[in-house]
Amino acid sequence: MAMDKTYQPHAIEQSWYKTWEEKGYFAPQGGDDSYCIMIPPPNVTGSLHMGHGFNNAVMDCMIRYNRMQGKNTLWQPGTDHAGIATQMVVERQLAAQGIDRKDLGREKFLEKVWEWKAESGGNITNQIRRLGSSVDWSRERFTMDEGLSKAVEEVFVRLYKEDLIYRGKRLVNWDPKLHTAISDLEVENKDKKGHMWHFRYPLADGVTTQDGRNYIVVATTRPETMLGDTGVAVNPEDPRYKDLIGKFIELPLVGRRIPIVGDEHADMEKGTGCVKITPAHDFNDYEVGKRNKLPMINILTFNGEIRAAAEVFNTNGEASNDYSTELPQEYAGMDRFDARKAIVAKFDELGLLDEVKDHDLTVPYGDRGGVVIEPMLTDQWYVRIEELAKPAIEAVENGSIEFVPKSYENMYYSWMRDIQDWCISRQLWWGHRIPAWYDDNGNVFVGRSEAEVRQDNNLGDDINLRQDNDVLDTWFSSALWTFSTLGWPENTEELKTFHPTDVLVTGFDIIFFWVARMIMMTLKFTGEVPFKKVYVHGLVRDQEGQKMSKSKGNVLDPLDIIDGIDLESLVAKRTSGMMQPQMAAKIEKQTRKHFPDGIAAHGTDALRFTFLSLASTGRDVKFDMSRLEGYRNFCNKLWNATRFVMESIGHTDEAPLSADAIADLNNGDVDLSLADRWIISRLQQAEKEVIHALDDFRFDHAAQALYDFVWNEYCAWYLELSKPVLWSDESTDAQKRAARRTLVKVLEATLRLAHPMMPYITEEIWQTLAPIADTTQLSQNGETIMLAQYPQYDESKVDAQAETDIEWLKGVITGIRNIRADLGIGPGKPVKCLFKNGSDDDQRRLQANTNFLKAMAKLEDITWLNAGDKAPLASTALVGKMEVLIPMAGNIDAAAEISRLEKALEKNQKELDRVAGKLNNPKFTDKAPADVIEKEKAKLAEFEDAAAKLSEQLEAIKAL
RNA sequence: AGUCGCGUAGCUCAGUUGGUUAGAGCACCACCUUGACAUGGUGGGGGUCGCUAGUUCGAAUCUAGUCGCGACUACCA
Repeated sequence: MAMDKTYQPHAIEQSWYKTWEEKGYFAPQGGDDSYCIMIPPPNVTGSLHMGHGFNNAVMDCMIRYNRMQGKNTLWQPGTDHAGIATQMVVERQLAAQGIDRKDLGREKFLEKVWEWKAESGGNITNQIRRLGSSVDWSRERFTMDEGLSKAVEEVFVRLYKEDLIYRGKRLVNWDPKLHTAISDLEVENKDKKGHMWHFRYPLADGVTTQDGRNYIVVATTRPETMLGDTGVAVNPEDPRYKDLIGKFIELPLVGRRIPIVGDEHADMEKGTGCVKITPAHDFNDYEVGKRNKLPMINILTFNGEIRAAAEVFNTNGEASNDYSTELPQEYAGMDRFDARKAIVAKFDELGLLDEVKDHDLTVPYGDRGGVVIEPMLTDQWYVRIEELAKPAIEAVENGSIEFVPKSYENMYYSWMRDIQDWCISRQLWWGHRIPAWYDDNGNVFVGRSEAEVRQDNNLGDDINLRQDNDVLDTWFSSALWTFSTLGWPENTEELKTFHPTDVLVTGFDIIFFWVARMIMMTLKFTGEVPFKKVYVHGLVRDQEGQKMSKSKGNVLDPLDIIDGIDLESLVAKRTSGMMQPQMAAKIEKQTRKHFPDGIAAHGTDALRFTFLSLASTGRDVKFDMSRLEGYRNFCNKLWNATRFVMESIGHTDEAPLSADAIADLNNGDVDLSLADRWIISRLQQAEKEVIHALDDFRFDHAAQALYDFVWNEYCAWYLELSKPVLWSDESTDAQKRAARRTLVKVLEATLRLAHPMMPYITEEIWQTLAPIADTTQLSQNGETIMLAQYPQYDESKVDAQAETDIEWLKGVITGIRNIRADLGIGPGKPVKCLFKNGSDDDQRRLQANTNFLKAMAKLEDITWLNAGDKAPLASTALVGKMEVLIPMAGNIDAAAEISRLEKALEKNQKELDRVAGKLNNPKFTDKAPADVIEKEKAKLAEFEDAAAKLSEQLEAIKAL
């Protein structure tokens, strides 16, 4: 291993990944306990964003951690076909060549989609590799694979046979741009400013209202739908209008005669109290229509344009002659929003526009197409969900599935307990085609294949059958992900071994879309939960807290953070292929502001460590470039610590340590120093903390504990403390060997501890270090850190004495450094030092650490003062009760020392007052537990002692 | 409107069952190129823990209210 002065991630990452993959380290390795995570399948034709990066960092950390603990570990990758999104992309590509999907035909179009999948599919898998994710590529799955498609058919057929899937003409959320129904989850409600139009509807047959008007006024936010009105509702209790129930309206523009009905939906307090009813274009009206047996009139095409002729249905959704299909021709073919303007104008012209008010309203948009959703009367397939939801709720209630953090369980319950039937058909071509066939009479047959359908229903070849044109919602197949990918409906070995899986790692935004549906489907078909735990993480946001999205132009490709990207390329990347090209200028400006110098290369480990350190329980993960930089530096720190260790044991690439030298290092006599015992003890603590944090899904704590240990203990103190031993001629061989062995062994264990979080750098270093540390036996073959044993906390190596002694040492050194800084004595200048008022313990510590102290505080001389010994005039630091004195020989600034002492005294006094106040309060001394009172008393004594010593010192100097 | 979450240093975030002198990283200031690392070292400044009440001997932590932000659900004639 050639060791550059700084860590160069790009030099090692890809080759290590290749090695791991080729050697098959990612595949399950056997063992009694299994551990399995299924990757949330990303869109096969998409590309990974920061959210995926985060997600992968967490999953890989858990997988590597469990693998190193010897579990039979499977992390299974895969992608989904993302019906709407993928079809849209391919349609747009074709449109660019002037080709329309419909001209191409279904078969040809699907060929194009498969081609595109083949072309872009490698993108995601490449990204996953670059993130270092140790997924088992041999088991990669795709939702449209043959096996999974079989599972989808099987599930559909079984649900249908149990009457849990049905087909019906109902009002659905229709996307007029994408020409498909979508589920209510795919609807995004946005607040908009709009208007409320008040229309006069003339009463028929000469009827008048109580106050003598020959019309009533209805209010609407969607005037164009009036063409489909089949009634007006008033509240049956409403004194103003109840007499009108049963009377009729002469619908303007259309001349349709429609009834006034009484329905509690009409709120006397709201609007005018009269509500126009358009059952075919409004979810509430649909219900009102059903209750009052009003016909349904569809006036819109699937494009959202006004039809030339309406479609009239009775209340059961059957075609009917209740009304004429005639519509005013002037609106035919007009877009719904243009028609709105035209119709309002017409009402105005006719003197029927009563009033227009500004109105805030929530408008439904399709989350993919981005256009306003239209409630539309269509035939669709539904899953009857209530029966499936019940056991799924219980599984969480009884703890079979646990959400982490727990608070997400409430979110889950609130949705599950008020769940609506799931519209699963989509008017697309790309997806799992619905396994239903129709004969010429419109009878429907469901089965695994046409042949099966014919056989089961005794349908001869003379009977014409055609398959349903629609496909299933992508989430329908995703819902089967955990078990369909393991071979279900066969009862495979994999299924037996790895199902239920252990953890699902996902963002809260798809709890309803995916998590809940997986739980329902998996319980139904396997009788098992899909996973035991759901780790829910926040959404990755940009530095301004905005959700990252292509349309906002603030997305980041994790690879650009790993490899770096220059500003121009980043701008180009963000502004290309946009749905709304007019945003480009804004995005460019924003990008130039946030990344004036582009993005530097940071390496995978730094990126992963950043994600993990941000993985707390919050709902947002604001990605912070400066933290990323900090963790890149952390990698460099680890790298350079290794350089120091290598140098100190005399190992280089050119002249590696000989086998004899290694044997000597590991087996020769050692005389452990206090520092050696201390760092070994601290390592145990670090291991304990990291393991505890990982078991608890607190990746931020795990990262913090590791960072702290490596930087603030191993590097900042232990490495420094090893230098005097290694560099002194007075050290014995056993002492030097002890330091070297400790340097090596602690670093080696730290690498294993860190590996799940930062796989590359740890592997790179471990390869060289493990043979030297003679710890290859901790790995089954010594070939890779990936399969080495995860460190275990060893209580017997905890050394409390060493820990307190080193704390003392650090206190003395810090005290002296403080004096140096405050008095302007440069760190290079040797000083004398005296110890006053020390206890036996202090003396023992001093004797044991003279070398350390002299080296680290740059002391030329140390003197121990016994009681009664005369101390020179000096600057003082307190370590417990002991005073550390740096004599103020000659030119030292007395004023500086006075101000230093006064400041210290003031600070001390504040604390002293606070504690004294507490102890003087009888309420506290009466009620607080004894140990708390003892603690406070001890503090008080300490502060008082310090006050006395500081004032004494102050007086002495002032007396000069 | 309802439910939930959040509000701690300039920024990004920790803070375990109420008892620490409220922490970390980054940024900032001063000093230092000493034989792992300037992607470094040493020292330092910076917080009345959104606000107000309350419970308690004691509240960043518990309760109620309030303000602000966000998410979700519902309604919107």
